[in-house]
Amino acid sequence: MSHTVGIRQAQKQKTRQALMDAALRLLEAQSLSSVGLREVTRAVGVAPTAFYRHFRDMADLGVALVEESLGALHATIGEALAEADDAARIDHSVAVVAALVRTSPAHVRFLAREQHGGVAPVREAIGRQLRQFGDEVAAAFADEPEAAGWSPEDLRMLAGLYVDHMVVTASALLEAGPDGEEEIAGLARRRLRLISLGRRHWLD
Amino acid sequence: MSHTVGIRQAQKQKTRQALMDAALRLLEAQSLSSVGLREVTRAVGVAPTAFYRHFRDMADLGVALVEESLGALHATIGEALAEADDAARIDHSVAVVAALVRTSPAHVRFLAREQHGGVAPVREAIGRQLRQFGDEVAAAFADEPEAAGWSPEDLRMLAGLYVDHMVVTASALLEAGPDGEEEIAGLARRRLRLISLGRRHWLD
DNA sequence: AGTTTGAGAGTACGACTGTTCACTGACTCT
DNA sequence: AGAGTCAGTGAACAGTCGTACTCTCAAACT
Repeated sequence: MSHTVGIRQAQKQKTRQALMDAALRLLEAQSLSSVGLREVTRAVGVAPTAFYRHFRDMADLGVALVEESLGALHATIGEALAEADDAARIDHSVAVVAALVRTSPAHVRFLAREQHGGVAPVREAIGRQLRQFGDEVAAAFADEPEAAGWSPEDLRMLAGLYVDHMVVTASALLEAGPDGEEEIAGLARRRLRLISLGRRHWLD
Repeated sequence: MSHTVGIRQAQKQKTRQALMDAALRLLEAQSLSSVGLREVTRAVGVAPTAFYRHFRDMADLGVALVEESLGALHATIGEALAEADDAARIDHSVAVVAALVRTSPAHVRFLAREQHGGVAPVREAIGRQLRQFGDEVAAAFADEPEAAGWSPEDLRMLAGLYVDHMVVTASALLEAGPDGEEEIAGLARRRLRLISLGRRHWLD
């Protein structure tokens, strides 16, 4: 039954991706709620009505963009968190974020912009993903010897602090551009080190 | 020469404020780049062309909203930072932010939404204000005995961490609504305490 | 081979947008 | 008292927008 991918389905996937790519490019200068369906199809070179074959509306496309942007990141973050000592984990985490901003700045800009943007379903999709990141970080922390004596709530508090800080760092890297990357990354590492210091003395 | 306020100018100020208020209300459900000039004037009950007597375009109105939202906050924050011991300062700061969110949630929502929004002048206006808050916090820290041995860069790093955390807290309070206020506030206090702990051991 | 399916094209619709221009008429200054 | 200013009006402009239709024709099925 393993029928070939299907020329038909492959073509459909291709234009669907083209719509998402075009939207992402338009979203560098505007926010989702002001990008029109027609604008996107025009950029792709497709009739406006073709849009409906792939997405219900622009909000639907936005949610798909969220999955594309953050879906693949869980594994990468997991790697960074598996790092043995604290210093290495900080360096690795910041490097992951910096690499993400470097290789796909448009995705990061989209996320920063729509995290509190005007389109509720997209906002919720991003919030869900970030909360999941928080849970993963908390789980990673819980497996460490330093976590002994910590309440689950405090672990979640710490994990949230890490995640929020990473989001702030990502958008700061974006604003600074490639030239300012090392400065922002250095700042982020110092902040994480300070937080890590606070963690070590939490139970005093 | 102290001529009366001027019925004329007073009336103008009044409709200008009405435009800003109407825009703010519309901005609870959309983002600035998708709110139209006509939409705002319609909400006020004024001809579309009257808008131009007060603002060049919606971006201009947005910048005015930023000043209105954050301009008056500097004094209030200064008070909180003048608090003697660390615990009191944390409590006071969080209380200030919580009060801001409680009394003018629409302003806070606007700021959170447009901080990374699609309208450049507004984004820059917010960034400028937040950077100024960072400078003020850093200056307050520098006056304390605990700041001995700290480099100016590290002080600014710490101040930025405080400010960024406050912004995150404000938008979390907004999302949670009045019922979740105490939970979020408690979380924010614990995070600030952890950061404060890191600060104390920074020079080890 | 013949039938069905479905991605995309094309047209048309009413509603809405920002901006222009000439205008009115109440307030302000001399 | 008379002239000037200027906040707000109202009509008209050329666009854009989302969506509802019908239609085509190549791929996928039987």
